[in-house]
Amino acid sequence: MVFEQSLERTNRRSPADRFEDFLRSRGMRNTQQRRIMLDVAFAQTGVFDAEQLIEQLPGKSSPGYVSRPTVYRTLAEFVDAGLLKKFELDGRSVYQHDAGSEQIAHLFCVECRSLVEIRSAVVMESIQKVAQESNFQMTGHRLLVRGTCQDCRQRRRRTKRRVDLV
Amino acid sequence: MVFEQSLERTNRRSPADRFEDFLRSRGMRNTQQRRIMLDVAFAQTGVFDAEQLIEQLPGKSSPGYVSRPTVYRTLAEFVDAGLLKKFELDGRSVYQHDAGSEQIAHLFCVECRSLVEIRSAVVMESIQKVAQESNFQMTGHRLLVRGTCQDCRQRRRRTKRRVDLV
DNA sequence: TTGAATGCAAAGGATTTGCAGAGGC
DNA sequence: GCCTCTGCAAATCCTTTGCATTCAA
Repeated sequence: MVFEQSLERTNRRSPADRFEDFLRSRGMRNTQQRRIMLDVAFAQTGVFDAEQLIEQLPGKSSPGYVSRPTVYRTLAEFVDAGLLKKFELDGRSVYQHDAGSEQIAHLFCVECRSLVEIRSAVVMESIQKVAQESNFQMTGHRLLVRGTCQDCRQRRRRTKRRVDLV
Repeated sequence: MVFEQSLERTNRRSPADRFEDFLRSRGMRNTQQRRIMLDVAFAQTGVFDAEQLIEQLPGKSSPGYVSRPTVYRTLAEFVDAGLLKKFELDGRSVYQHDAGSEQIAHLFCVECRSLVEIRSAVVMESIQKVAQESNFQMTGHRLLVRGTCQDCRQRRRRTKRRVDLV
């Protein structure tokens, strides 16, 4: 329930509005690059990294080009502004829209490398309980479940069958 | 219970014995560097990274010197052999002794950067349940709880008091 | 106008690779 | 002696930084 509360709290206003507030409050400027980055970052549906964003941004000699350092700098700003949350996967930094919670839980399929967010009150609560038992003041957590997703298991089954027939 | 089972299964024989088997089974050689690495890696108590190991290994001009590439190569072999498990923390790779379980859960203190392993049947079970509900075939998981440990909270309290008196 | 933001080039840190020589078996 | 392993150097990958220029306010 703590989770849903914070979800509502932060999602009332659009990312663009929230980012403008953030910029103003810090005396930072609303540049073309930041606006372009915001559009592309919030067109993402799931988890993404800097490289994926760059691929979707205008090329080096196109009008809306954003350089690599600026991409990284701006992603950090989005995180500071509470628009994105950042975490590590496979040794690189990945991002996803911040729904207002420090809780991050994913199912990671080792075959198709898909990453699906999960939200389970039971898991959250059990984690909070363990932290409490260790006298640990928890500010957030990150859970990554590795395995094989349903699609890949089914695909594998199909493939096997096909192979068996040959 | 799955957890305790696998713990017993793999801990019967010493790391050295298990690694020798691993090497033999692959036609690999039991070199001085591998033996030295094994000693140092298994003298570690908690989580460690390549750099920490290198600091504890003989220096560049000493007898038992192991080069950086060999350290990384050998760590990967330990992981393959099931002696160590590897995961990411703070953007770099860290290792710990593999107790035979794919389950990894830690409390990470953001102040003193300590990492304490936790083992909670309740958490494990709730995670397994969520995976099942998503039709996800789980092979392992990694849970990182961020926050402040008891020591750091107490230290902070003490520090504050002191400051207040001044 | 003026200081913040950008792009460039280059640095940085962690890890990996190609290759010639060293060393298990 | 053969073939694996090692150390060296250099490359790679991702990310950050210094600095001159550009541009938002």
